[in-house]
Amino acid sequence: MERPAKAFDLVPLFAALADRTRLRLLNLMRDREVCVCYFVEILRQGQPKISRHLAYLRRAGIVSTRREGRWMHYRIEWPTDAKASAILDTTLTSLRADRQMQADLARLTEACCQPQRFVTLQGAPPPRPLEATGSNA
Amino acid sequence: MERPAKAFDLVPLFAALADRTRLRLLNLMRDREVCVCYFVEILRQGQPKISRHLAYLRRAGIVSTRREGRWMHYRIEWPTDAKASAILDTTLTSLRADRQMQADLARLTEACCQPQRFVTLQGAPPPRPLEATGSNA
DNA sequence: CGTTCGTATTCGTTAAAGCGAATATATGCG
DNA sequence: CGCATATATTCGCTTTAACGAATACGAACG
Repeated sequence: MERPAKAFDLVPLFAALADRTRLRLLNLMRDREVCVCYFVEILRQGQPKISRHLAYLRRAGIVSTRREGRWMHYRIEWPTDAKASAILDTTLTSLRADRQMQADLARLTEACCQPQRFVTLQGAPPPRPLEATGSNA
Repeated sequence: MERPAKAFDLVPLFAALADRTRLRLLNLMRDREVCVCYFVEILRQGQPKISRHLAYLRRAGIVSTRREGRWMHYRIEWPTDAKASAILDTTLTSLRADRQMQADLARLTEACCQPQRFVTLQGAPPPRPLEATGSNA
């Protein structure tokens, strides 16, 4: 059996996943890059709270960011470790069966198609689908 | 796509896994039922601490217990949810690459073969291999 | 530069986690 | 039953997480 010299530390990943709000955020990012204002609108939670949870995900290294003027986009950063990546993938797959997660995604889809129906999304850059390359979900 | 009515809550599982000591405990239980005194001896940590972490694993529902007189044995209880089970399985597989986890297992193997070399294991019931049925690791 | 907008961080608070030390509880034995 | 052994839980403390409210910071614009 192969025994690499360095093992990937799964604890920070698990700590990041051990919160429902953060799972909801990841669910929304499964195949899109999403702007913070969309997270706030879709999850219907305060901006500071969303930002804080995104910060935890950043700390765990499983999301990355792209600034576009005033807007900050987030997308999943798949761990380079295969096992960690598999765990994250399985997690997102599991979330498909969750009612609230489904509702969140439906709401996100609606917001993408008709942002005019959401006051806070006027003028905001809509979520951008991730390119097939490197996408796990 | 199938949409079951009830989703499995992964958060408690992740919370349980988000601690290194608990990962070390699960690593020792991957294919055996292990007595608390063996955990204490192998991990070389205080008994109250080991008990407390085992209590967290019990609370998460991923270990079950069997009392044998003064001795209490613990073994992994694989989640009935396939995704949760896969995550736990992947986790244990990942731990195989960890040096400390390897050392722990080696020490456990030694303790099983020569308990007389460990003061606290005299008279204690050795770990019992799990039967092939239902074993994931 | 002042103002506005979007977002990150701080503040004050509460709850939970984690620790070592101490103690309570359960089991066995003479 | 008293004592010994194994284990679970409590205690007191510190640290971390999570929250709502408030504030700081970054980008854009005239």
